Amino acid sequence: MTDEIDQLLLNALMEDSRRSLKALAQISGLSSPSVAERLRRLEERGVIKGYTVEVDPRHFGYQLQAIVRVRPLPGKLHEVERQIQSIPEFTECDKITGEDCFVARLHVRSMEQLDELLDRINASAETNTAIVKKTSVPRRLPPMN
Amino acid sequence: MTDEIDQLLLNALMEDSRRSLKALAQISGLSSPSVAERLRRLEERGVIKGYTVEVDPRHFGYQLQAIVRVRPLPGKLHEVERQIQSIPEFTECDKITGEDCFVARLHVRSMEQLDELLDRINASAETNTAIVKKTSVPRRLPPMN
DNA sequence: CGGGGTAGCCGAATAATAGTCGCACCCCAA
DNA sequence: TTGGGGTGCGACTATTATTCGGCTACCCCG
Repeated sequence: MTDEIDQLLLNALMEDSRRSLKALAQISGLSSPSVAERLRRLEERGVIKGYTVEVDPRHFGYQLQAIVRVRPLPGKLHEVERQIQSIPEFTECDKITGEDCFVARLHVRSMEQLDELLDRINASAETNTAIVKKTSVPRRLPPMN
Repeated sequence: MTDEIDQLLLNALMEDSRRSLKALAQISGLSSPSVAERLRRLEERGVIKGYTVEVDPRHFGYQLQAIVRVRPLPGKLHEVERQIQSIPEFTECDKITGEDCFVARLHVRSMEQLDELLDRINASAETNTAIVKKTSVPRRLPPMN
């Protein structure tokens, strides 16, 4: 289904998704039409969900990054979810099991903005916020064997 | 420094980082040499940190995704951090303020594996684990104006 | 006010890459 | 043995990337 060559390709694209088919062909030992065909199939099957760019938010003034746990007040779950979705400074959010219903990542330019955005949420949820000091593990792929 | 055209380019690449320079040129209204030059500068300045691929872990049998909060035992902070880094099923980890020192994302194939991996960490830390039920906000960029 | 430097853009030409196609090979099942 | 699906290849054509010279707008400072 997904063999070692596909894994080579995925790893190579993880490092740099703008690599040419030719470069991918050299890495994998296939010809470039074959690589094109494999990518097409990986995309078709949904193994590859998309190709994206990694942007450094600090270059846009987002000096602070926070992890926010959100526990909606009774009956406010959907409202809170929509609220989080509608605030673009929340750049990820997962709905999880346990007392907290959501964990989200928030990028802000200042403490004032952090306070302002959390206040909005706090109208319908309790929040628990931790500031990110450092990224210990940058986004990576789990093992694929 | 970073104008509207750069933002157009970044958004276009966020949607699909394998777009050709020609396509980006059409989107931005520039010529393709100009687009190439802008990308080069965005990369050089570190605004663009890289181009990556979005892979669906479920296709590799990772049925479960968990958010793990980790509180190392006294004196074990560095050991725990190294341990997390060395377990490839942890696909992200941030060091944060507060009682929990780390929040990490973990992909596993089964409850057994979840238990096994957490047991390893539990030798030197307390953990608090929540299973991801749904992704409310898929990874996106904060506003860039 | 005007030279000179710089930054950014363009078009055209060349170099490189991507896409298309017909065919070969392998594996397996009839 | 035969035939079909799946995957690969090389060679060709179409498309894209890169390079380069020159243009314009802007700014700094004499």
